[in-house]
Amino acid sequence: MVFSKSFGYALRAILYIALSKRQKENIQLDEIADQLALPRHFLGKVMNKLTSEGILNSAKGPHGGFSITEKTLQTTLNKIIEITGESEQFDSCVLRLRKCNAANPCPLHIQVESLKSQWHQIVSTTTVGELMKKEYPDFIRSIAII
Amino acid sequence: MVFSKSFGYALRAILYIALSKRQKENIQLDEIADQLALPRHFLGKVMNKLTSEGILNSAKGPHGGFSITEKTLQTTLNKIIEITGESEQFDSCVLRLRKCNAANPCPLHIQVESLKSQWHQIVSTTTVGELMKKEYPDFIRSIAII
DNA sequence: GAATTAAAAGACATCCTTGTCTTTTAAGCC
DNA sequence: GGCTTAAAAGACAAGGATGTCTTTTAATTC
Repeated sequence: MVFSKSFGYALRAILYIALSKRQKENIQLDEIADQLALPRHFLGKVMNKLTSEGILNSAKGPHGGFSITEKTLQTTLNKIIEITGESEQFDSCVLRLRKCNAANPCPLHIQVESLKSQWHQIVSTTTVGELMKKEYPDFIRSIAII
Repeated sequence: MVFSKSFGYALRAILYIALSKRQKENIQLDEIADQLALPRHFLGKVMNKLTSEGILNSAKGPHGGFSITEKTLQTTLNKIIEITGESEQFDSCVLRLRKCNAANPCPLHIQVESLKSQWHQIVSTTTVGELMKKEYPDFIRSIAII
């Protein structure tokens, strides 16, 4: 029950940019990597995927950087999971048995059934915008401190 | 929310041996790997760990193989998780932020709080013995069919 | 004790995630 | 137009989980 590093980087970077919007439009990769203590180049690739999916905008040149789009706040966790490349099959068995289902349950099927649907519910309904509904100073600290 | 392959192999192998106890005492690696369609040598290493932890017995030579111990049925999923080497920090943050806690929550802390405790409850209380309380023919199929 | 059998152990090989470095592209600034 | 800046892109490296193969060890059987 832990997200991939790529997912964590993506979500935290998105939140950082969204929160910084008040001060300035474009946030540069260096600042994000620096403030969130993330590997710069690796983060760059994650950011590329996010921009190509329209979750973020990017601008080159002086005063360039990344900014939020009209889609950013409506983005669900599930969308970010897809983009950061975890196939994360929700229909899949915890034991990775492809033939596992309610009619042909694996030994753990019943035990985790409810949990999986709750998980699915959370990631498919929670949006970036919702996550931001907090008091600000603490919030930005919460994504910056490892 | 998917276990590692090692964990799945371990659990299925343990169940296979426990279920086969009726016919014979020792079950050989080849039979397990064959019946459950698992990579033989890789499974061997997983089995080594299980025997060295006392979850299973092993016997060399003709008619050797693996058998259950007095501990087998009382083994919890959590124990198998530990043995198969997932650090799987339950106290850890889904975003991998070490400083995340109730007083200093990450953006997803509240959303996943209940889920994590349910998960912890399941893996720390569910035992191999409990998983076996099913009708037999279907059960053995459920761990054998990928 | 010799042959056989099966687990144990160790050396590699593969794949995917994660991470670093360098080059390229394009935008703004003078 | 030339310089600077910053993202984009690509090659490459490190690491862990997974998988294969071969050799070693030890027990049973005769």
